[in-house]
Amino acid sequence: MSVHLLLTNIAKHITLTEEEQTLFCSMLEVKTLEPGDFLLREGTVCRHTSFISRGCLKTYQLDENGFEHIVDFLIEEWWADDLYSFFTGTAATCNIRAIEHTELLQISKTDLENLYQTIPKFERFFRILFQYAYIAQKQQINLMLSATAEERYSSFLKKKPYAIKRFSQKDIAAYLGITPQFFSSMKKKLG
Amino acid sequence: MSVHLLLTNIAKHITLTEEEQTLFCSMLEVKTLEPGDFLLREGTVCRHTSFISRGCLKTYQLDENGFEHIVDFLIEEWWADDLYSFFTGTAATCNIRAIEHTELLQISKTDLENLYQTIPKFERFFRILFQYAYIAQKQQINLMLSATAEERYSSFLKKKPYAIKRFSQKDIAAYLGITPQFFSSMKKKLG
DNA sequence: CGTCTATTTGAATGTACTCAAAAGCGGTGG
DNA sequence: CCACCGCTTTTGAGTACATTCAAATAGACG
Repeated sequence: MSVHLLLTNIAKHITLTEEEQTLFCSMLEVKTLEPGDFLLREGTVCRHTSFISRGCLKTYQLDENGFEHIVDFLIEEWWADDLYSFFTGTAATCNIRAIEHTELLQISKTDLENLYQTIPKFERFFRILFQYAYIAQKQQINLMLSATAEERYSSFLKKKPYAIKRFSQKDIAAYLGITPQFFSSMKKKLG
Repeated sequence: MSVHLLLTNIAKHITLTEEEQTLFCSMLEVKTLEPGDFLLREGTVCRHTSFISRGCLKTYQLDENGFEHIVDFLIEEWWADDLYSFFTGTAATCNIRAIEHTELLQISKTDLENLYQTIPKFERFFRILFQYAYIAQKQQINLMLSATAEERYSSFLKKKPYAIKRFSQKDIAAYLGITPQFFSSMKKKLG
C-alpha cells in the first residue's frame, strides 16, 4: 500500500491520531505516470501537490533556444509541484515530467487549505519540509557559485549516488548547467 | 518603534490577538550592528533568528582560496540566520556580516519552539515564509543554469534595484558568481 | 531492420578567469 | 589640510574552462 510510505514520512515530524490519518487519507488521490508523461506543463496551473511514492521525475524550464534546464530531480518521499503556481493560481513556468514509471499521491489546493484548518499540525509538517528544502537549495546555490563543473559533478554523485543509474547523461548535464558534450568528455577524463 | 515593521509584516499572513502580540514581543531582543560586524561566524552555532528592521547584511561562504561567495543579500523585512545550524545545533558553515548600520529583532531557538507550541499560528507564518523563500531560490537556480553573467546581472538589477547603491561591486560580483574584474568590464560594456 | 535519440569525439570559438599593475576613493593621523 | 594607507575598481594580456558546430558511433524501441 503506497500510502504507508507517506504516513511514515509524516510520522517523522508530527503525530497523527487514527481519525486524523483517516481524514488525511480520504483527501488523497492516486495518480500513475509512465516515462515521458507530464505531471505539469508550463502555462497550465498547478492544482495539486503530489507525494512521490514510487518513481522519479524532473522539473525543468525551457530557455529561448528550447534547451531544458533541470532545476530539480524528484524521487520517492519527496513532493512534486510548482509551488508558485500552486499558491498563486497563476500559470506554471516549469514542466514536470516522469523519468520512470511513477506513482503519486495527490492533494488539491482546496483540500490542503482545509487540512491546514482542521489539523494545524500539518502547518508544522510542511514548515519543516520547506525548511529542509530551503537549506538544501542554499547549498546547491553555494556549490554553483564556488565550484567548477567537475566539482559539482562529484558532489552530485556523492549526494545522489542513485542518479547515474536513474537519469540520462543529457539530463544530468542539464542539471549541472553544462552541455551533454562537455559532460561526456568530463566523465571520460574522470575515469 | 522598530517592532512595528515586524508586526505589520506578520499581520500580512496571520492575525494575532493583543495578548499574542504582547507575548511575542516579550521574546524579542534588539541588536545593533555596524558595517563589517559579524552577526554569525562560521564554526559557531546560530542560536537566534533575526528579523531585519533596518539595514542590510550579506550571507557568504569562504572557499579553499579564501574567496567570498555570497549566497544572499539580506535587507529590511527579511530574516537573517543559518537555518541548518539553527535547527540542528551544529556549527554554521556560513558567515553573516552587516553591510550597513543594521537593527535586528532576535528570537532564540527555545523561545521560537515555545512560540510554536503556544501560538501554532506561527507555524503557518513561517511555513508561508519558507515557501516564498524556496520559490525565490528556485528562480535563482534556474537563472544560474540558463543565463550568462550579463543576463544574471540585468535580472539582478531588475529584482533588486536598490542593490547598486547599497552593495559594493565586489560583493555583487561575488553574488553573481564572477570575478570583480570581469564584473567591472561587463558593467563598462553595458554602459 | 530502420529510425530516433543519446552519447562520443574533435576542431574552432567564446566566455570568464588569473595575474599584474595602475587608478580612484575614503578614512586616519600628523 | 594634506599625505599616506588600505581597499575597491579599472584595465590589459595571456590562459583555461566550457560552448558551438559538425559528424561519427552506439543504444533503444517499434
